Amino acid sequence: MYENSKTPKFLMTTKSIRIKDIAKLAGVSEGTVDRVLHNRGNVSIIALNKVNSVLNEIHYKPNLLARSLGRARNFKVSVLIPEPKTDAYWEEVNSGIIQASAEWENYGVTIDPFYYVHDGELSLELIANRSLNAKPDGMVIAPIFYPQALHVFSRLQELGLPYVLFNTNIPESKPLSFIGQDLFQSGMLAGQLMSIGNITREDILILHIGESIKDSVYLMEKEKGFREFYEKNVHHPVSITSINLDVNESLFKQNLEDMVKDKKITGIFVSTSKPVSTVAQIIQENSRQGIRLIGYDMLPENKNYLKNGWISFLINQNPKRQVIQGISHMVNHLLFNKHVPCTELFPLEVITQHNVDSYITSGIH
Amino acid sequence: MYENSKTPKFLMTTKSIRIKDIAKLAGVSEGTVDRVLHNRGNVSIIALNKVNSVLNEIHYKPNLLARSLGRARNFKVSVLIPEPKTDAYWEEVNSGIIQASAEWENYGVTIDPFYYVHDGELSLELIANRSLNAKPDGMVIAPIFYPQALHVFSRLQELGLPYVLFNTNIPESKPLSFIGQDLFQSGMLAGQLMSIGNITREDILILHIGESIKDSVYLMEKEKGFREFYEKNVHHPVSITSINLDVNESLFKQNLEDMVKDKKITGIFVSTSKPVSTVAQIIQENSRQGIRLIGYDMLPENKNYLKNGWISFLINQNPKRQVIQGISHMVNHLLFNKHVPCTELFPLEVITQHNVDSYITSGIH
DNA sequence: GTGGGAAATGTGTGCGCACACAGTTAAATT
DNA sequence: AATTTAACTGTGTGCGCACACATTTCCCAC
Repeated sequence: MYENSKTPKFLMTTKSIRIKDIAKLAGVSEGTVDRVLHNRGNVSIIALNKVNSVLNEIHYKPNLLARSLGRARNFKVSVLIPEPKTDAYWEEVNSGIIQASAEWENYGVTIDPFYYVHDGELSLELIANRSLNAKPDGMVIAPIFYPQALHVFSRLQELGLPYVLFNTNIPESKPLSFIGQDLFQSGMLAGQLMSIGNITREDILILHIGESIKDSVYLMEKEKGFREFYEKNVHHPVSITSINLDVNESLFKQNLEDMVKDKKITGIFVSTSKPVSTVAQIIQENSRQGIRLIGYDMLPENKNYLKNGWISFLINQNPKRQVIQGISHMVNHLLFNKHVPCTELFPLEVITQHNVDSYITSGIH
Repeated sequence: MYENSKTPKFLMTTKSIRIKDIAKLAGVSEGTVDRVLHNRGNVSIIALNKVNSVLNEIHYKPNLLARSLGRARNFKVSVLIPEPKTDAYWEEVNSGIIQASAEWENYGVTIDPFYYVHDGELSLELIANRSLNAKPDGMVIAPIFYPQALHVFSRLQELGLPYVLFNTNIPESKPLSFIGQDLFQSGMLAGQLMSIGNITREDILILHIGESIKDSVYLMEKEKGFREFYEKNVHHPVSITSINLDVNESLFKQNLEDMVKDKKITGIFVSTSKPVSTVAQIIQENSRQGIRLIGYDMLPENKNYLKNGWISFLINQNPKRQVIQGISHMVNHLLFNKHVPCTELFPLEVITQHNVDSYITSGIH
């Protein structure tokens, strides 16, 4: 059936059906098989039926290495994130971008990062426009400010450009894929961790701390989850008070300290990452060991207070892994036409004093 | 300097230096560059110096896709694990093997699983010999029974065959790499989780449950960590009692029930995965809500008791990810001569009622 | 100086796929 | 009927690397 001079290599791995084999079985050329596989047109009904009937009998799985090597075309992906210089959280995301870049390099994919801030020349909208000038084939975005993000999505929709969101989901958007955490559930988890071993009255603060906090609607989901946990699961008396704090206000630290000093407070849940260490510092300065502090992410400063016991738990959002996965979904869509999940929710990782080092030193995070 | 007819493709991605470019810069043929890169010999000192001086100036990074496609040789990796049919933990590992198989297929790597039990014809030694008949280029092993494993390592050492260990480290072994958890630290973590919110006397059992438990020396590390935590961090009175239980003994369940019924017991730490649900069942049947139960791994039955609150925490050893990573290290060593870490310790993942689903549904675990 | 063998070097082919272009055939237009 | 055009098919080349084999050069023995 085949040439006798040598056992063809594909017979050594019985699974590896090639385009050449399909062409022979269908009685057409390799070019025709390629045209069918990629819907390139210019294929007669007769040839199309021949090839399809072979494809229906045989599990053909393209060699993705060869496909990438043979492809004439390169792809560009733009990644839009908040400015990493001022926030260790986004710095972590940036290192994920660099890692993904190296990973996809040999596949002919270029990944370009763009950084935005809340307002002005470096706002999300202007940065998005600038990134479009580079003619990307797709975009990966962490949209943390709600109203600005909407304009960007409209534009991308008009252009028919695929985009992936991570970190923050915007319900009105139509991304190829969203990668993040179930925020409501992370609030439930925080509630559970707060309540462990507590059998008498609790007085708890939920602090939403940041800049332009009113645009950050996703924080309310965490609070809802937290309150839901207590409502459903806890029978002793509980008082939960939520407060918005703007880091740019002159009295920010003073207000924070007044709250920490309140002798009634048994727990504080901070819904973001960066300010957790500020809260922990004030707790430490005021020797408030009785306060159980829960926040998000293993930023360097958070980690230190965790190891010293001033922070009880951090819920890891794994931002680095999120952007790596987001880029991976976009690339798999562009290069291989792979189906990617509409939504991918990450594990809610509980970080505490005696497991934090295992996360820091681990190679898979 | 180069042909004028078309911009050569490599100039479009300025980082992609090829063997062809090195050959031109060094004034030798591509075959000679290949011989230098791979230390094949038959290269004169003059040519060697020419190539090396170019390599010292230029960051050459081989295209690993092209390398795999061009390589005539295929590799085989054998994976040795305990029989998965009787333990959901190893069943999870097996699904990791299948996933890794698909992942490395296009790179010309075949991955063969072999299953062993404690004694007899399917013992680790006999299975290891059988796997050697298939002439693997490397092995990935989960060695859970200490004495048998030593014989296998000696044999592999004689043969000069590289091997990777996962799940259990054996100090006398010389693996290419070990992937697992810091067992002592996982015991510390269990201790921390057990103590949260407890301010009065605790009476805690540490249960080592399994078959041939005396060969499973690694369980003692977990106990040591647990005890260390309590000694260093807890000031109220604590009694910790450790007990070995053999699942094959006729009085196993009766003994277990007697312990659970003891009204003093406030917590139970189970050092393995499978029996945690048995303990939880007995706790439930005896309505012992006051007992905080901590064990390992999100096996299906453990997960159910966790969601119902009868298990408080599970520490995830992530066995599936371990074997995937172990295979990845072996393959990277064999195919690309990459340096792989001597030891890779995984994060100590805390699984509890309100984050277990996020792990189950997540795509990255 | 000549011949033979070993070392060294260069060249061609293959891996599986993508895709441009040459060649063929049928249909449409003049 | 002759010519042109569009649809269709097959073939050749390239991607970057591995590596077998052909060719050249060098060295040593006679």
